Amino acid sequence: MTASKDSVPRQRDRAGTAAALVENAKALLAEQGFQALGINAIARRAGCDKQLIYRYFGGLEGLLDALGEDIAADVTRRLAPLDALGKPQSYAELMERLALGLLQALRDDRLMQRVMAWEIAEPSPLLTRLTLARSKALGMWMMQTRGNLTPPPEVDAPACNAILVAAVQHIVLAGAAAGQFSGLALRADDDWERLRKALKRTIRALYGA
Amino acid sequence: MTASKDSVPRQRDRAGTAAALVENAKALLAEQGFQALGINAIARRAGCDKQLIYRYFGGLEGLLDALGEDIAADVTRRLAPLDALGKPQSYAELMERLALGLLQALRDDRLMQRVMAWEIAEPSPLLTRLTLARSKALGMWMMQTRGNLTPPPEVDAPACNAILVAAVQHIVLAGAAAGQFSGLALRADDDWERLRKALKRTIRALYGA
DNA sequence: CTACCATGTCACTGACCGGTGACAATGGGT
DNA sequence: ACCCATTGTCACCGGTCAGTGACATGGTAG
Repeated sequence: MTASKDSVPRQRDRAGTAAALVENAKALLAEQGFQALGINAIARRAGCDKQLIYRYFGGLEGLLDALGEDIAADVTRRLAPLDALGKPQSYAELMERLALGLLQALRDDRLMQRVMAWEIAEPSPLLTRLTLARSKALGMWMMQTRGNLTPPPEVDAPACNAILVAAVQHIVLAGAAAGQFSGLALRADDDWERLRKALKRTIRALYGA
Repeated sequence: MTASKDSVPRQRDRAGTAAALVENAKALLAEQGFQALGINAIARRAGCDKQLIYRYFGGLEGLLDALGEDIAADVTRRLAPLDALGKPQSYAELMERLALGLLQALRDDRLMQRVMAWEIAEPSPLLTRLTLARSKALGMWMMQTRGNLTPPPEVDAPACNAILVAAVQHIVLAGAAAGQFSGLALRADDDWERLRKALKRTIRALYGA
């Protein structure tokens, strides 16, 4: 019952080995969570000696830094599909896309779920940096996509958006962990559809049709 | 640099020892999180031998069961202050009380934060049971307090409420972990006040004034 | 060919973990 | 006074962890 390895045997290829270590760390995190992310486990999975982690990354911390950059790059890549729909016509539509897009992207991304769970369970400077990078990427996307759309002046949009994003994140995490949240089943697709509808309604109620 | 102990030396007092074990497990969880909740650590903190955990609870699992009941009792106790304000006059007011009350209660309750982080990071039958108990307690409070207030028929209240509760929970957890969320600082009280306002607005927008 | 350095492997340490069996102390019932 | 179950303590086991020093291997520059 050993996890499958992502990397083929390399030979005297430092860059390749280092990349394999990062790759396997990533996979291990996605599959088993941050608890399993130890020096021994990563080296074992990558099929090389843990000594190399110390040599090439200066220890687990260094490897996690590299992993962090890798993940940060994933975030912006994940946001790209949202632009395929063209420019939104209203602030409400903008937020609707963001919220629903985030919901879908997060649901599909076990790795990101693990990272977010990690951030919550065991804060650390590295993790906090990752969170920062994520919300920054979200902010950038907002700025670019928003154009000159503005929310109604009487609402505190950053705060309201934080509520929306937090709800999406928490529900996805709780759903992945327990298959339900607050009495809502979150297994079949139509459970999620109900949620999407509620999200839309909330956004419309906040920002107008 | 050892954690302070909650319990004084006991002598041949099985019930007292067992209670001290539960109590110290609780404190340990609140202070250091679920990662630190091991047989050795609990026994050390309680000032007795780990063997007693096996004898009295059949192992860590059994102790955690007892801990779970303890925590479940806390939940309903935490909900009580919400009733001090008398009956709400509208469904919106009901949900406003629930959301803001939950926000405050969670912010003040490190233990509950730890439990929720645990649930998300490392799902297990016990933890899922705890979650169930919590949402059940919330539901009971709702039923009792609601009276015959009803949400507007066109909104999916359970789904919308799930969004509200999820947002509250996630923001509290993220705030405790990183001191901010989605670009909002969550340190000083006025940061939180902004959030409360946004929550109120969202609820009013959903359920009417 | 040789010497050297980068790469990779191995064996070991010390610490901590959960778990278990044997033993010591206490106090109540007879 | 004695017995004995209950309560509590201790020492030890096997396993895993992070971390380190020594060693094998292979490519390459001289």
